[in-house]
Amino acid sequence: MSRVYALSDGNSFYCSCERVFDSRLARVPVIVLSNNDGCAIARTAEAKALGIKMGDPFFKIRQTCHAQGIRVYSSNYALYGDMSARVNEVYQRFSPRIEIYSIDESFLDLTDVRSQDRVVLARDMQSTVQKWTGIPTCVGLGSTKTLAKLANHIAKKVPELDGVCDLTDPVAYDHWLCRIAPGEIWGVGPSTVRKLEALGCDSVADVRDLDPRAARKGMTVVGERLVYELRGVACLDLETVAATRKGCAVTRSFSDRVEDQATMEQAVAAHASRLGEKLRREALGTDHLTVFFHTSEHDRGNPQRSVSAVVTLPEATNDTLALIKAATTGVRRVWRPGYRYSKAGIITTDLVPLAASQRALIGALDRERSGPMMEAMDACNRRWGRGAVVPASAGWMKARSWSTKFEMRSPRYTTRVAEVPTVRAS
DNA sequence: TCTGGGGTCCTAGGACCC
DNA sequence: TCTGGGGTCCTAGGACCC
Repeated sequence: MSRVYALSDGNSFYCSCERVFDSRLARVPVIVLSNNDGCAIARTAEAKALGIKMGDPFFKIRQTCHAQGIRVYSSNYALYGDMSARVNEVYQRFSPRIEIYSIDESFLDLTDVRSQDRVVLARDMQSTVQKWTGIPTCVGLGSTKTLAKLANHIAKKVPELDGVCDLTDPVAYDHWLCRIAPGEIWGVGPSTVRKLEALGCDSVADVRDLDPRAARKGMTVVGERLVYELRGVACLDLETVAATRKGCAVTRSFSDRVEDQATMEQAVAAHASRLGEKLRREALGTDHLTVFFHTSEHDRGNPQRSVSAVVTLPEATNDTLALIKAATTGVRRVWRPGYRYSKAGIITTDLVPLAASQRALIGALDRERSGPMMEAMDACNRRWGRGAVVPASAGWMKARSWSTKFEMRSPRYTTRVAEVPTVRAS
């Protein structure tokens, strides 16, 4: 039996989260910046209309923002993550089968909803999310995930649809597929667009009508799946249980360039500390990690350098102290002075569930002590905020000349008691 | 002239996503 | 002065094996 999927996503999600807690932001242009206040990563319709593009570096648009009265915010991930969870709680009431695809997008299985009720349900969901969380959404319906995603794109682009597009309706399906460019298909990037153009595809309908074998030949199995998905033959299942992650990375650009080894070690130690937190939250561990750092391509005229070091740990672990030790070892191994480093990070792959990891013959004693200590540290940081308790090797918070900039961050309205909004009635 | 023929595993790199 | 930070999947090709 053929299935029906909905893809619901929050409009300009990060900006909408900011608007929920500040009514003055309604109907004015708002943008949210990436880490380090680097580029624009979320824009309201008003900001888009003023020409702000996705990924625009902030230093280039600062003047425009000021002149046009665009409200600018640093990323507030604590807020967005919490709002995302609230939105998903609402979705749960509309379908028992949900895949949380990203912070602002979820797939819902609506196969059991009668065809004449689907759009009604989608609109009900839209208005319920709006009412209960304050977040505006768009919903796309389709018989495969790729079609639901495409429908969602159409729902966003065509104002007359009022935020809901149903491609399970044969009339709409025929109407829209020949009016949308191939580049809008989920999984089709610039490189694939060029290949599709060479095959004579000007629209999504052309892609759908390709010979699947030809699609496979030019674009691997990914291209073949695309053709089938567009025809309504599902190749991608709903992933209702989040897969165990395979890798984990903590990487950051510095707010100021780093030129001395001690600072680099401190920065990398802080990344290692953060990595430990992330791994412990999912009971995963690693027995090797890659440390890297490099200069900036934008520093023209300065010597460039990009290095990495793989450090092996005696056994799989998520202990912050062990990770810091390994990370600093990596820095020492490849450090060379005389460069203006702009970014550093730690990457792990091949994560293992820690309970299943082999127990090393030595070090068991340390591990028995470190477990409770890490738990205590995590508990303190949950309660008093990240960085409340850090290993001395991760450095003083004050001295972090390398740390990330968030100069325009809004309060963590929903996750910090001290920052909960106050309402006055008079 | 002809120079075996499969397998598996691993890694690097490309492409794409949000 | 100032240009994000995560992820996933796929393939080709080398190393190695019998």
